[in-house]
Amino acid sequence: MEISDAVAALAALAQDSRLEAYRLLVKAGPDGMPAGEVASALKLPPNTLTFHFDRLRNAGLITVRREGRSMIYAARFDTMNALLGYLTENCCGGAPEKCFPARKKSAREKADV
Amino acid sequence: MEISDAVAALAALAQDSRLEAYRLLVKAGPDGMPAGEVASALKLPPNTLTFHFDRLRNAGLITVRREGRSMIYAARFDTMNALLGYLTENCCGGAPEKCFPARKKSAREKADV
DNA sequence: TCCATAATTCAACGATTATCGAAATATCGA
DNA sequence: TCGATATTTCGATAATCGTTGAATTATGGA
Repeated sequence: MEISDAVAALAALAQDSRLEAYRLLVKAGPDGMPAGEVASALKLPPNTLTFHFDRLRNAGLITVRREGRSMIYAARFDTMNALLGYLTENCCGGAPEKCFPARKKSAREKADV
Repeated sequence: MEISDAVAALAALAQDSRLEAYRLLVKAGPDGMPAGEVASALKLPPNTLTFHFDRLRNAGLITVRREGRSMIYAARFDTMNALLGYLTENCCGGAPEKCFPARKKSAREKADV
């Protein structure tokens, strides 16, 4: 993943409604869920949601397919993977130990920081 | 890490100059490096860089200290850690296997996608 | 064919962002 | 104290962003 792709993905996720929408799609799994369901779950007007989906899609984070009258959106796990890979590699500058061991302590994070 | 903190961190990293500045600080390690060095490395005017550093700092991703005439900026690894934790937890919806095993194949990622 | 449903496109808007020049502040050394 | 260096603050500007109402497109069923 190039820096420009990383910036695009980060920007796509860097907004409340979009991050929530993305999380919903992740929960929904590979089969995804219809736009309307996301809209009602997040209480967003459909056109606003379309705008956000467009951004996620341009960043390669989700896909769409039509199914009858519904548009089914689904998370692209490979892209999130690549983003995580980019961040860990570039966050740790050749020393992944700096970032990763700490990842295991998620339960007691607050206590340590 | 709360969703609002995640959005703040993502937004702070979602910009070319800032992501590059952050990567430089990561490379520099815990001792950090002076603003001027970052400015000349990225060819950014000092006031522009201050603007970007402010955003990274507000998101908790970097720290500053004065050392003589210089301001030394340093990456906060704990925050990047928390962000990675948030993304992996919320990207995988209770099934981290979906995201993590793939992380090991970084060399042949392009071939698979 | 006509209607209802699902979603997108379009145009407009206020808010935020990134950038820059100019001026101000802080520190050091002479 | 004065001048040079390092950085920040301030004000302005163009560009992008998030949101909305209204109109449009696509599909399925009666």
